[in-house]
Amino acid sequence: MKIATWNVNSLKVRLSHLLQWLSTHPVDILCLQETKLTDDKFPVSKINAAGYQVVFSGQKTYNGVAILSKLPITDVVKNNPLFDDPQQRILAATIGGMRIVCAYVPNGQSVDSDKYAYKLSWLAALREWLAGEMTAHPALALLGDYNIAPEDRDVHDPVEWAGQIHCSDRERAALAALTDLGLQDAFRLFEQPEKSYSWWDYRMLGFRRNRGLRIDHILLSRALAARCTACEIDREPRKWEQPSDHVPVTATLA
DNA sequence: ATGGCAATAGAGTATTGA
Repeated sequence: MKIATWNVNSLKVRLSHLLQWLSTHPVDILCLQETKLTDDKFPVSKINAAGYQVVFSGQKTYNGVAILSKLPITDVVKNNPLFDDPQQRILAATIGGMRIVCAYVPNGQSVDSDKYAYKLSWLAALREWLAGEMTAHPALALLGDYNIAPEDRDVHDPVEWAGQIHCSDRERAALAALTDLGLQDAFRLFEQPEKSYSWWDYRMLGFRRNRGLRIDHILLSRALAARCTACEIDREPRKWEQPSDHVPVTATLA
């Protein structure tokens, strides 16, 4: 069983990349973020034709999440019931006996921004809701674009990024509050190459110079972490023509 | 210090992303 997450930065633009990637990486479950599509424009038939069922929650221009699955999808919840939010950033579903939560955490823009306060309150509400979800569903995975680099080793230049958005203490504390629930970063369960990132700026040859951040994560409850045998970042799609600035992260479960 | 690149909306350029 393979579960994955990918911020596609517009599914309209990236549908061909998605289908190409799935043809060579036929994961069982894939969480998407930043689909940037209203639900009436979601490419259901093309995804079905690729062998996947799909649920989605989108809006115009911004945000939007989806879950693709080879197995039946049940008990779908859109958004955090504890947090009134017009932005479509959360989708939860039960698949194969697991609770799968797809999340697109707010960017935050900068630490002195209103969007930063929104990010922190959004994350606090996520934790509160997840605590209950984990009680109801011991086998839970939280996959998505967290817009937080957990540690300095997840940042290409920790000095340049110190205290900045994605790396600030309060963001890292909010992420630690999630792991305190018993969720574990699947990527760090294993030996990994140094300078492993999941996002690179489009500007200034960011990818070629490997000026990246690891901000896309798969967090697993104890029950799932015990089953996890691998977790990897696939940099390849970042080399394709007109790529997303993020790449997929995949965890393998026994 | 600023913009650098990309996507979107919408017809200039502004907003957001990270």
